[in-house]
Amino acid sequence: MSVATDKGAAQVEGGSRRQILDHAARLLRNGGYHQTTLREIAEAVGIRKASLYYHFASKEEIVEAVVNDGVRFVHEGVVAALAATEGAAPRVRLEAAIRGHLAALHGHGDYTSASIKVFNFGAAPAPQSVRAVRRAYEEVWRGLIAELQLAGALPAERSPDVLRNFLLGALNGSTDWYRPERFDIATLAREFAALISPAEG
Amino acid sequence: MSVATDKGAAQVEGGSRRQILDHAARLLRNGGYHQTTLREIAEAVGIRKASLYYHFASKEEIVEAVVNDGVRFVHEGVVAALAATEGAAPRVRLEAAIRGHLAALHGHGDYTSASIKVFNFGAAPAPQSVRAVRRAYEEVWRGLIAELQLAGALPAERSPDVLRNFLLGALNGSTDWYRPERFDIATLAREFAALISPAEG
DNA sequence: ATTCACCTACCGTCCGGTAGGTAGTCAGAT
DNA sequence: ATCTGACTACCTACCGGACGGTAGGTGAAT
Repeated sequence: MSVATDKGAAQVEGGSRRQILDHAARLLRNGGYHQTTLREIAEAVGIRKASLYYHFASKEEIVEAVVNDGVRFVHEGVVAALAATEGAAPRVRLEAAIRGHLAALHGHGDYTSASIKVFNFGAAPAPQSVRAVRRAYEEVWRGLIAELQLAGALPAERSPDVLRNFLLGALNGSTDWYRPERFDIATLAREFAALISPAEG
Repeated sequence: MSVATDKGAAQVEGGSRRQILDHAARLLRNGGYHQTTLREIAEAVGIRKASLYYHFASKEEIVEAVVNDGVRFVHEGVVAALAATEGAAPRVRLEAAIRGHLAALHGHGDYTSASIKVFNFGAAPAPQSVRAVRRAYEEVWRGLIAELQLAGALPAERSPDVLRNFLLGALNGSTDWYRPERFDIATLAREFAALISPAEG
């Protein structure tokens, strides 16, 4: 997007705030918090670094926006998948939730991957809003797992916490190795669902 | 400072080098590549930053040593666990490998956690030696999974690559949530092993 | 006399953030 | 019809400090 190689008259189109977040997400995705600099972001957008401070108060505020958007994307994807399979067989719902998570993670791209990559913010723990948004998403899985254990579709003897962390760890880990040219998301979701042990008995 | 300057017998492999790596591992574990600085490492060891360059040629060389040691720790732990269960039932061997991985990851601490946290080195891809050491460890799991699929202890219809990545993702993800006061490693390993689907049919 | 293991002092570069200026837009008063 | 003042969305120029890395020196042990 080298719109303007000409200083002075460099006028880029509007929607800057979203544009800043888009580029920040892409850079955070494969750089993390500390490697991604405001200068990089500004250069990608096509403005000067100081201009970022017209739209955001700090680096942390930019990262926070990206990360929260990312988690919300996944959250909404999974909630929609569950709503669409209400009343269906338990294992169908499990696979749908997995597919929803993976689709948001890989299809919807940079925001979601960035939100996984940027676990901890530079210094102290993640901002309050980030923890709240994450916990809200966890709650969806907590509910689903309880439902499936009750329905006998997941081993009821297993700790729900370990089960949830195990599954989300495996799903999120896919950002490190998944390449869409080998499997599509639906296939990957089916593989994953098949690897989770059903109820014992 | 200058804690124990008592000169042991002619010790060529200095204590300092190991000491530097110990502190570097701890800092890398909860900071990653970019947040961890040479000044931090030097201060933790109790020397000046420039003195690090007597032992190592660069920051990257320090990180490389930590990461490779970490992967080797896990590698050896799993190989030992598999050797100790040679001839045992397939699912017993699976649980033993998982326990070996988790034990190295959490028991043996900083090096192994750091090697997971520091996926990508600052700029360009990880050094060749790191990739080689990682691939060597992957090979252990590739072999085990093939063995277990053949023995009917894991679903043979599933892609071995997806299976391996799924499992290692879940195992490594535990560094983000596991707290030893809730479960011990053996219990966690049993939980994990129980969550992996046995063969279908 | 040399080597070892460290030191002080400094380099250029980049970091996040701040100060203050400037064209363009537009509402409303003159 | 024009002037005014607020507002928008950027800009240039700069700050103190931290970064990885280098140059060259020092005292103790060999």
